[in-house]
Formats: sequence, structure tokens, C-alpha cells
Amino acid sequence: MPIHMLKIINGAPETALPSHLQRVDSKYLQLGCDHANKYFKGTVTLSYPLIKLGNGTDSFKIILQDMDNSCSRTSSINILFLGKMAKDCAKVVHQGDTMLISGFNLATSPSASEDGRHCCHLEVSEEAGSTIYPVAPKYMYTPLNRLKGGTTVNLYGAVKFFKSPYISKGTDYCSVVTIVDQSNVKLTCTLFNGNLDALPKIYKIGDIVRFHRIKIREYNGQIQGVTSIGFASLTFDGTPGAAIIPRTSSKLYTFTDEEQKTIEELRVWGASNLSISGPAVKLSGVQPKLYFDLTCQLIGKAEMDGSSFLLKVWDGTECSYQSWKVPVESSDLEGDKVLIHKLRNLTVDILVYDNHVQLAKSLKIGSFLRIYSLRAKQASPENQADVSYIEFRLHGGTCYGRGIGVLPESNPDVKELKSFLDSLDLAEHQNVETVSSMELHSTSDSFSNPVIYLERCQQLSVTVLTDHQDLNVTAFNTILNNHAPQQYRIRAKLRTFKPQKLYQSIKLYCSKCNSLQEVPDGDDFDFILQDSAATLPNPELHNKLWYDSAVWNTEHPEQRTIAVHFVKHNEMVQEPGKCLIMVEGGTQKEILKFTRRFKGVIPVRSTQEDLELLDLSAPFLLQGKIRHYGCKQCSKPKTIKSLHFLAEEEHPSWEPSEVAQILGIKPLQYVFVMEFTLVDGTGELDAYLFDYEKFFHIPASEVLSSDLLQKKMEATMNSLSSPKRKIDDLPWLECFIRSYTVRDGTEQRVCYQIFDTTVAEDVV
DNA sequence: GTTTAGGATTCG
Repeated sequence: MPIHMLKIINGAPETALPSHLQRVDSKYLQLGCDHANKYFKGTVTLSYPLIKLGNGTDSFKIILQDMDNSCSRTSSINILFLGKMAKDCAKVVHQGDTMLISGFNLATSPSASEDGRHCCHLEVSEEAGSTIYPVAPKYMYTPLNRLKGGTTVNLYGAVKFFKSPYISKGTDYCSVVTIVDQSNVKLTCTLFNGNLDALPKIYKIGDIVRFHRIKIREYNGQIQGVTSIGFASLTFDGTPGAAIIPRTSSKLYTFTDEEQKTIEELRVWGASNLSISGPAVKLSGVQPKLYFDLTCQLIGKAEMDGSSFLLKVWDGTECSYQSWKVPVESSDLEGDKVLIHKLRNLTVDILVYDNHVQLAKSLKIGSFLRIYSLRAKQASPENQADVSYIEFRLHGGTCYGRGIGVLPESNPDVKELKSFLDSLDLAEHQNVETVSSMELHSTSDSFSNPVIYLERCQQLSVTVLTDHQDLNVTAFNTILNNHAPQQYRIRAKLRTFKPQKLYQSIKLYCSKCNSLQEVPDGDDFDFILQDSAATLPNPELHNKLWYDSAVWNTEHPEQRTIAVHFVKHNEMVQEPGKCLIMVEGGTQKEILKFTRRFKGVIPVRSTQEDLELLDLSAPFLLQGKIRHYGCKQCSKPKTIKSLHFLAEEEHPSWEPSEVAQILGIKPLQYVFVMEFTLVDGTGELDAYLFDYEKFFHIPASEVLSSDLLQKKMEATMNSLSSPKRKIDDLPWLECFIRSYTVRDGTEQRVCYQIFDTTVAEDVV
């Protein structure tokens, strides 16, 4: 390249100039003289547009003035750049520039009589062996707090914000850059150029830019910078101490030692005055609801519709969340199909929209990209809040710098990414395939086919997670190898469950002593009632201050005395719907009749001093169809008298828990206890369901007394699993499970329990 | 020597 930048310090150009060259005064530029070891020095007073000559050669004409002999008429001379040099110089030569030219041809100027300049002109071309030494002008840089509208200035600044060049609605690329300097004043510049390379190559907040010939003007009361003719820029990495390598498309630029100092000072200032983000987010670290910049490699792309475009990218890490797969015909996908399939667990699909489509189309497979302000959106199919996955979208517009930038291979981040990608053992990320490829030979079950397995992972689950949405799905083969206790999110199918007779799943649980017991059946209650009927009601205990009593005798089928005590409120017996009663001597049938009319029924018997509760195998309270039991081990029943404290409350609610507490009863809770045998394609495990009502959306307490609820539960279980259906046809369940250890004799065993999981509403 | 955009996210 015969254009050599000349470093000029204190106006002395000789540093980089070959020693054999000698300066020639314009008056000695004469035909017939030997100029082989001469150079001409001049300043550009005028430049003409680049034109093509009749023979197709490019030609660029400027006028150089020898400023040291400017009084002479011949000090102005026409210079003709020809061929490639014309093109190169037309881009970089500006009025006011000073340059040295050697190896030129001298020819008679055809226009000398009209323009009054030197009678010869210089022809400058590669063919002639010309070399140009532009002289670095002494550029002045304006601090950002000294800017005035209507001027064209040179600036230095640290990048506070930028939009990577994008295709504007006009004819050019556009890049918006906000810079700031030590004056803490910022300037937003709107830069246009039809040539992408002419815009600054900014990759990160904190990069340092140098703008030459940027126009300052006012817009909406604010100062802004805009590109003007001759705009040029240099960009430097903003990391303090990093090598100072200018990024520019310019073949020709000045750069002095002094400027190195400016850059380093700005770097250091920026490091503590700009919000420079921490380590870049990798796919493995992506969090939902996040906007982030992704540095990645493009491995596939496909046109979707006019307003969206698919990019398949990877960064060598596996996204820790399930990410969406955009359905696309293989034939519509550009890229190496084998590679795309091989990397399918490591790639993510990104849909880019609107204005980004055009740029996306032009991206080359294999190129390294930085996608700015990419949205990681957590999404779920309708009514399936538990099935969440991440959608990667680059929304339309350029807000917050949203866009796509192509990074050169020389970029340090790209170098790092490349060597990381090269170091990857891809087999590690294909465990699904490894496991199933063996199984594929023995079964056609698509459950073990990796592709279908992955597709299935995106299918709806019949269960919903009520918490821990951020947890990732863990495969059974991992869980089964881990130590307890841990918590996992799983995705599996229900191969079978116990008990098959669903009513047997209802148990009574004491949260104090952790005991589980069967729900007593009606016969037990009958037996206890009969036993207590042998004790006659004590008349001394009738009609107390806080209850009224009614007593009657029955003859058939046997002789009995029944006493009903109506608990009063404000010295009045309340309407039946609000009234709690205590019953002595009744049968189960009679008591159940009372439960239909009264707020609550407490079966009691008389002692000499007070009424007391029956044996705790009988319910201590019946409300509606629900029988409330107490724990025999943990309860210390008190006499019934204590109940009047509740009766005196302003609005006695007769909540079972309150009744229990005042009577010294530790109430038992109804629970579903089931064992689910789950399979996920990588293994099988048994997990207990221990649940009051959340899982089935049915209170365990009500199931035994409701045919309807039992049918509902049966229907639910049928939809989750059925021995008649193939495992393939069974739906997915997404659950949280926790592992824990139990001592089984001398051995420790790991068990699993389902929690924070419910059956999806539309399944029930 | 025009226009583009002129910072400030969420639909797909």
C-alpha cells in the first residue's frame, strides 16, 4: 500500500520518510528533470469528486498548495490520482490536509491557462510507483462541555450508550452513539453512512471513540452530533491497560503518542464513571425476564414470514432453562443440517422481528454475532402455567440498543469464544442421545427417541407447579445418583400408582407426632356411641348458663335417653344454622341428621361434674359431612365447660381448629397419601404424594363423604395414568419432588415426595 | 450534499 502515514511531531515530518527523498520546490517541478528521489509537499486547498475517465480509469483531482512558498503563482499545482489510488485517496483526503507525494509523473497541465496554476500537474498512481505520505495535522479535540451548535469539531469520548449500526428507513446505515468525557457532559450522536464500515465499530459500553469532523447542532433544545462530510472515527477497546489498537475502516488516519494518553485517561475515567456491565451473560446463565447481550455464533437461519426471521445460535453453554424450538421445515433452514442436529442441545432459537429481519438475512452462517438487548421471555402455553420455557426474541425497533452486530474474528471476545467452542467435548451434551440410541434398537417406543423425547418436553403438562418456577428440570438418572436431601423439578409420566382403590388414599395425619392413621369407619363410631349410650345423661348438667338442653326417650328399637344441648350466644339459642349442639345418647344416624341442620355437633356423655368427649376414635366434632378427629397420642381433652369461652365470642365461628384447641384436642388432618411410580425416559422412581387438597383441588376431608368428589378424583387419576394406555399416550406431569432419607431397620433409604404441584385445572 | 434518527425495551 503506497500510502504511508507520517507521524509528525512538532511539525517535523522526517521521522518515517526514507532518507534518500528530498523535498522539491514547486518552481523546480519541470518536465525533463529527474524527480525519482524527490517529494512534493502541499496542503489540499480543493478536491474534486472522483470521476471515471473515458478508458474506465478512476481519477481523483485535488489542488495542493506549497504553503512554504505560497506567494508564488506556481505554488498551486493540480494533482491527479489515477486508478486504485484515486479511489483510495478520494475517501481519505480532505480539504486542509497536508501531504507529501513521491514517485509521481510530471505532465503538462492542460488547464493551466484557465486555472492559473502550475503549468505541470502531478500524476500519482500505483503504476507510477507513487507513495503518499499524509502529514498528520494537529487535530484539536473539543471537550464535551465546550460544544456549540453550528460547529464541526473533533471529539474524544467514552461510549455510554450505542446502537450497533442498523439499516435505517432511508438510504444509509444508522448508528446512535452517546459519548461522555471527563467533563461529565454527554453527547448523543446520530451517525449515518451508506457504508457500514464507515460507522464506528463499537462493541461495548466503555469503548473509546474518536470522531473527526462531526457536526454539532441543536435539536429540541439539546446539543447533538451528526455526521458531516469527512466524518471519520476510531474506536478502541475501553479496558484500561489493553492494547491500543484502533478499529477503523479508514486506511489512513493520524495517531500520535499524545492521543494514546488521551485514550488511556478516558479508559480509566470510564471504568469508574460508566455503568459497565459485568461478565457477559452466557446461555447457561440466562434468566427469564431478562434483556441481555449475547455473544454467539450463527449456525442456522431461516426466513419465517415478512416480519420475523429465525437465527439458530450457540455459545457453547447449555441454556439452563427449557428454551423454545421454533418449528421450521428443514428445507427452509440454511446452515449445516448435520451440525445443527448435533448441536441441538446447545443451540437456541432466536426470532428477530421487523427492522432486524433485513440485517438477519444478510448474516453469514458461522459468523460471530453480538445480539444486543435480546429478550429472554418466560412463556407458558395457555392454561399451563407450569410448563414454562424461554423464548428468545429480538423485538422490533432499536430501543436500548436492540440490534445485531457482527463481530470480527479479531475481537477478543470472539477469540475467547472460538477457543472455548473448539475445546468442547460435544459428546457430553448428547447424553440423551447416548442413552436412547441403545434403547432405540430394542424398542420403537418414541419415549426413548431423543428427538421425540425433546419434542415431548415442550408438550403440555397435566400438572402445574405452584412455586419454584426458576428451578430446572432434572432427569431421573441424575436424581437417582444424588444424595438426599435435595429438591428437583421433574418431568415424567405416571406409570402406575398406589392405592388403586382411591378412597384408601385418605388418611388422618397428626402434625405434632407425625403419625398417620386410617380414617375410622362408621362401625367404629357406632360402637363407641352404643357404649356411651349406656351412661344416662346427668340431669344436673342440663340447662346451664351457656346452653339449653332438651331430653327425650326412645322406646324402639331399644330404650334410650337422648339429650341435646344447644349452645347459647348472648344468652339466646341461635338459629340452627349458627348453633352448635352437644348430643348425648344419639345413634350415628341421628347425629348425622343433626349435622344437616346444625352448625356443628359434638358427641358427648355425662360424668358427675361435666359433659365430656367420647373416645377419640370417634369424631370430636361433626360439621356438615366432615368428621373431625383428634390425635389420641397428642390430645389432652378438657371438660366441655371450656367451650363457653368460644360461645361468648362476638361471632362464634365454631371453627374446628378453635373448638379443638379449647377442648385440648390435637386435631388430625385429612390427607391424600399415594405412591406414584414415575418414569422420565432416563429412569424410574417412586414418589409419595402427601397432600391436603392442593394436588387434586379437592379437600381430602370431603372425599369420603362425597360420591361426586370420589368420581372426580377417579377421573383425574384416569387422565394422569391408566394401565390401558401405552406410556407413549400418557400425558406429562411436571412436579417438584424432594428427596429425603428414612431409616429402614439398619439401612438408610432415599425416598421422594411430591410437593408444590397441582393437577391442571382443565384436567380435573 | 436529501433522508434516515433524534437512546429509554416487553407483541410476535
